[in-house]
Amino acid sequence: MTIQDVAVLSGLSICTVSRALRNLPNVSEKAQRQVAEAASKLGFKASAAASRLAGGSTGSVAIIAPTATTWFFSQAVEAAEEVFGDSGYDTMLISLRNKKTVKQQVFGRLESLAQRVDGVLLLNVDLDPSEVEALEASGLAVASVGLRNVPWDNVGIDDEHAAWQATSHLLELGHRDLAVLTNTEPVLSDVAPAQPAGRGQQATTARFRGFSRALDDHHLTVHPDLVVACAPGIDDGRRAMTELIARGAKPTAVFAHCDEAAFGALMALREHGFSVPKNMSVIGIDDHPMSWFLGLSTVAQPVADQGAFAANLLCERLLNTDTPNQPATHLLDTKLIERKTTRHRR
Amino acid sequence: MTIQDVAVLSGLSICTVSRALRNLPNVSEKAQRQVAEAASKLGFKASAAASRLAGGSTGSVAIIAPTATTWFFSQAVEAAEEVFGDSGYDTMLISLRNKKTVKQQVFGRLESLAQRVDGVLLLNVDLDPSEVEALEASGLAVASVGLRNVPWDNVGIDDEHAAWQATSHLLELGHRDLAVLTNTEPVLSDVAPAQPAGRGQQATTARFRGFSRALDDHHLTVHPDLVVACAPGIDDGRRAMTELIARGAKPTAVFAHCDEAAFGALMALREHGFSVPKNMSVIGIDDHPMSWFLGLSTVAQPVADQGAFAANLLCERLLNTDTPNQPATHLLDTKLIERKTTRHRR
DNA sequence: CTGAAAGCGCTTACAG
DNA sequence: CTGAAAGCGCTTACAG
Repeated sequence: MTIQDVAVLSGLSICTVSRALRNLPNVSEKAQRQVAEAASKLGFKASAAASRLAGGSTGSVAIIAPTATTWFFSQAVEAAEEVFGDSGYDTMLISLRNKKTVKQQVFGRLESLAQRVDGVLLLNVDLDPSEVEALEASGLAVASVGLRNVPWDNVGIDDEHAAWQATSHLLELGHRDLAVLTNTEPVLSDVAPAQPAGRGQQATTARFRGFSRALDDHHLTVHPDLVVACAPGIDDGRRAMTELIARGAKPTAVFAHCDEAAFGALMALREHGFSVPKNMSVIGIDDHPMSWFLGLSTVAQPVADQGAFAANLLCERLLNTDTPNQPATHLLDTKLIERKTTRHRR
Repeated sequence: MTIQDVAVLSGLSICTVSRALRNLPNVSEKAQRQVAEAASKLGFKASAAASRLAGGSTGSVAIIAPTATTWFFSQAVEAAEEVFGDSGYDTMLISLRNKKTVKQQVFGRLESLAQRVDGVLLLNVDLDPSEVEALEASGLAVASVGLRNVPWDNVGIDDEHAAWQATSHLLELGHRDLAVLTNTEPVLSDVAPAQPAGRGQQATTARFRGFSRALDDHHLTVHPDLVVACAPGIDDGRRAMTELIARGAKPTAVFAHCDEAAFGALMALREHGFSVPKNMSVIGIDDHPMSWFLGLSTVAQPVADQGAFAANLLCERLLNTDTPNQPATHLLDTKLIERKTTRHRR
């Protein structure tokens, strides 16, 4: 069954049918009605392939994420996929598998991608300037989660504030010697890097800044011995905490830049005879589902909401490709959740 | 860039190029080489829309999963996506979001799906007979993970054996009073259900059978008071274990049908003053990444491998759509992993 | 407001 | 083994 069948049934040309079906202007109400009736009677749905080939839209969008396996990304992906599905778009999944080569491949062939999807949703994908440019040139509609200073709509959290909330909580409990498990490539000064930083670094910087600002609010300063770099993930959290202990550092509380790092820290502390929260308080950021289970105090960020919000923004863009957009960043609220790993300093 | 560009560069007609690109017969080696060279030089990739419209393939496949958010699925999805990507297919993600309505929508419009993808990879999607039939009729290539008795290639684990391994481990440690957290809709007899069961039930049945067979090997029988239904997930594991304790049941060990249920059980036990493994042993199935962290003994199943294997099977089908297939089920090995939650009975 | 015509980039018979 | 031609089902200028 083709558009021709609808044309015959409605007594109009396929051209008018095509217009009516897409709610384009210049179709009389009567024609509109006839077409709608005929189409629904036939259960007609335009061939995505033909539409696409003739210059219309592909009806699909791509989600690009550094990996699809972590809690954060799977959560955001599912939420976005739901929004896209409800808006009639198919969603194509592209996982960069944490590999630079894969990323280069994808961004090196953006025209090819643009041929297969109408838009792209970027989830925490570190972009260098040339990639931003390529994306702009591709003609693809773009929206993102967790980026900064990008020329399209973006959704995220206020990383600095989240870190500030976590740290302030520790300080309010009377802790004064705070250790921090900061993301790799720790930033010990506020001096702007020479090169514009990718998002990962920006979040790292922001979270560290939040930590340091909270200390500052209490007239305290960051002690270098209590700062340790730590990749996201349990393994490295454990390693980092172990290193901190080996240094002979004596904090009474530790702020981990993400929950998984905090899990690892918890493990290391247990292995070295510390009792949490009795003689060590621990807090993270995320509210990973396991955090509830482990009683980890943390600052929650709405992951699914970020994905859904950004997806909606992208859909809006897709509907109004002609009207120019004033790109904006939307920051969603984070929230302190006190559980069992933080306690008053004795 | 179109096939025309490749034709010009290689000095051949678009028709020959088209054939060469798809590795069809009747292309000289020389032509084959020239085309391959020109195509890679240009980074050419055929327009999915045009291919599709002209009667060829869409160049994409769909992964359908009950949800995309759990560890199991995100792991399998990423592994499959990698295989598809390497084989030149785009992967479309369809999450059923654990909703029947979404499932009905997807399976009710299979022709529409068939218009947009060449094949489908099913991940633990419970299918009723009419859906299996619809899939067969759609002309889509199909492969699956975790199904049974389906007319296409399938990859999974031997659920009965996995449960047997876990239970036998407990028995070898001297435990005699074993509780089981079996998946919902517990099966207390081996009588075959009147209706052909969906996959979920089949795995449930198989795991319960493995549990019961292990007991049988030791001349023990299942005690109804020690059987409790438990949905996958931490929350329900906790609820189920709490219920077991409330019953006054006195097992010395518990086998949970999956690791997340075991996590919940661990939590409930802790809340009720039990000490694991001192006065209670716990084991699960999966080897969830958190299991290592929590020291949970378990039976590991290779999740990414299952996804990748099934994806490869699907790609093979896609390459040989004309040759009939002898559908087979491939069972991957599971492995007992002893950690800290299981110990000799005192 | 409506329709005839060209064309999107491929694949598929059909000749050669 | 190779190529010219038709056609897949739509959309997009362009007339009317």
